[in-house]
Amino acid sequence: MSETDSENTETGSDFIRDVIREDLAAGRTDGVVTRFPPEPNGYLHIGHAKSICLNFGVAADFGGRCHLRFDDTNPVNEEIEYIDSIQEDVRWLGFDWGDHLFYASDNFERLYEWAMHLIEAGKAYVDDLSADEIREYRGTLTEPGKPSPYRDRPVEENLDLFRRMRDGEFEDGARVLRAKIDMASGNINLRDPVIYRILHTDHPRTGDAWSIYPTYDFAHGQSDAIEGVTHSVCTLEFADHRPLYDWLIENLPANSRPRQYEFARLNLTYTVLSKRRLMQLVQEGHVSGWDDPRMPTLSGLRRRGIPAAAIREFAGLIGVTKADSTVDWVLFDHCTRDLLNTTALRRMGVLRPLKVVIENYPEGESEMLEAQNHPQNPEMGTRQVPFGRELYVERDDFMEDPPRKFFRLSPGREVRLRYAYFVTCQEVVKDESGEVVELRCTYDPETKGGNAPDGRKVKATLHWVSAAHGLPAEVRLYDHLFQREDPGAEGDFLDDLNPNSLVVESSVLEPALADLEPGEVVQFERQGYFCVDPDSTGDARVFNRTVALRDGWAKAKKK
RNA sequence: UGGGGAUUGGUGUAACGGUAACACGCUUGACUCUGAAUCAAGUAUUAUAGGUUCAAAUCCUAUAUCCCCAGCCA
Repeated sequence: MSETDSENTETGSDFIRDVIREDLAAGRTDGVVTRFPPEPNGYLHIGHAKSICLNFGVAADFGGRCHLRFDDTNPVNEEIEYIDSIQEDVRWLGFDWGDHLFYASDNFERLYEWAMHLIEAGKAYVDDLSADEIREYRGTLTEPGKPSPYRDRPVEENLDLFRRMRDGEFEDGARVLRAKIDMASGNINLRDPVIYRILHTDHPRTGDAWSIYPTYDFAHGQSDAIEGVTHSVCTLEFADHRPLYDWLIENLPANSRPRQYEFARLNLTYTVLSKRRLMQLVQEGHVSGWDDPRMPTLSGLRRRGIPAAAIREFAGLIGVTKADSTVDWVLFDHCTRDLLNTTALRRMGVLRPLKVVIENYPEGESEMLEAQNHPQNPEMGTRQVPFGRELYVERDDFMEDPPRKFFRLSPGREVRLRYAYFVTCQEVVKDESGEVVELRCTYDPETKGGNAPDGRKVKATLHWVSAAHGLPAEVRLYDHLFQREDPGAEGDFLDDLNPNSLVVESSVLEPALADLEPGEVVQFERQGYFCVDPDSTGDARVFNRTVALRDGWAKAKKK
């Protein structure tokens, strides 16, 4: 864990923590046990991070523990790949479940016994209706349902059929086990919910041992109870399930009494956070994979260079409530910059190079100049940067016919090359199409290091890279994956994909970037934060832009 | 004419009958060898209508709007 963990980003107050404080004070519980319960059918995203930070954060705040439990009750969509990635992502985010790794599938035998218990108590029955028929009998939102003709099947017959369901005697969908509750309830979840279904599908963990699997409703709360979870925190859409959650716990021989609490899931502008949509982006090739740096997945954000601590800070800032809301992506950018600003070494990289020749600098010569690794933090040391007659500067740092507020290089103007010299643009070289291809400049040897002995000032300082020493690199500039802040609000969300979400530049970087470690994020001064992408091979370097620096000039330009 | 949840500046949150606050954003200025960072100032808020009260974002009543639920998904 990093030094930023001491920040109080997770120890705020929210209604969940209020409830826990009350429970503790009233003696309803003497400890706190939470859990993060993913289904292993996809990769974790930043919305999950909110839940992870909440559940692990709450446990830490109250001296309790948080379990990692896989709700692996539907083998149709679940895979080991997801089980592995989820553990990697939670660990990367900075949380430790210790010995408390569980699987709902570990409880299959007990769940089966509990189902038998319900049948024996006359509170569950085997239904032969088809899926379509069950839907018809269920009624609608405004009309009550009607009882299945099999609802009053004798206990012995139910027991026999349920055993035979387990034994694999029937085909998928032939029968289900239903809890017998209330077909007229206004809450549709109470209209005799299905709690077991026949699925002749191999399970990633139990293999072919089972041909029936419990539904979410008959596995989640039960696993909570078995694990001794005290506060089962989930998202708002499960609020309707709470009466069922409670009914099942009350009617089962559980030895603990967990309570469910619901909070609003995270929504973020300019992205999507639904597993279905993220899966579609991956499967249809709109992105390179689950870890595409444009994805809001934890693996994507990690590859992008976002520090885990920034995600934790973000989770702390957005709070926890029951009101649906959409957080502005700029808040997340702020957290990323806020963290990287203090931790990232400063380097120079020219994204879109424009050649500069210093006419009065001796040909074939070069020198090393000292540059600070972090101007605000001298303890981070210095480095040597080579300077020579031929350099590259940023194309955007030159304008032949500059507007009034443009401070950078233009014909006849003097600027500073960071940590180097003052240079003045003497001549502009263009190709036959009129495009600027080179600048002829002169430098003032007296300004070595970046200051003029006569005290004269310049209005701009540019970053640069020596042409003879610079490292060529592919730099990937990312923008929002979607060009609408609410993708899919009008029509297909895929229509809102941002065609410019990835722009690739052929850049040139200072030599100190040659052996940047994967995972380390540095600041390219005046540009943004960057990290090495795993696509790099040997001299074929690939960098990702994690996030750009705030750009006051870009704003001014728009006016 | 079903059930459940929600509504505070542009965005996210706080205030738990007693001065509507914090962060982000935005605007302006200072500083600057990063048009960054930092610093300073400014901007803007209780869905509506009634009621209770000395006092209401908070309590009551009604209304409006939004979200979730009719998987053998979770």
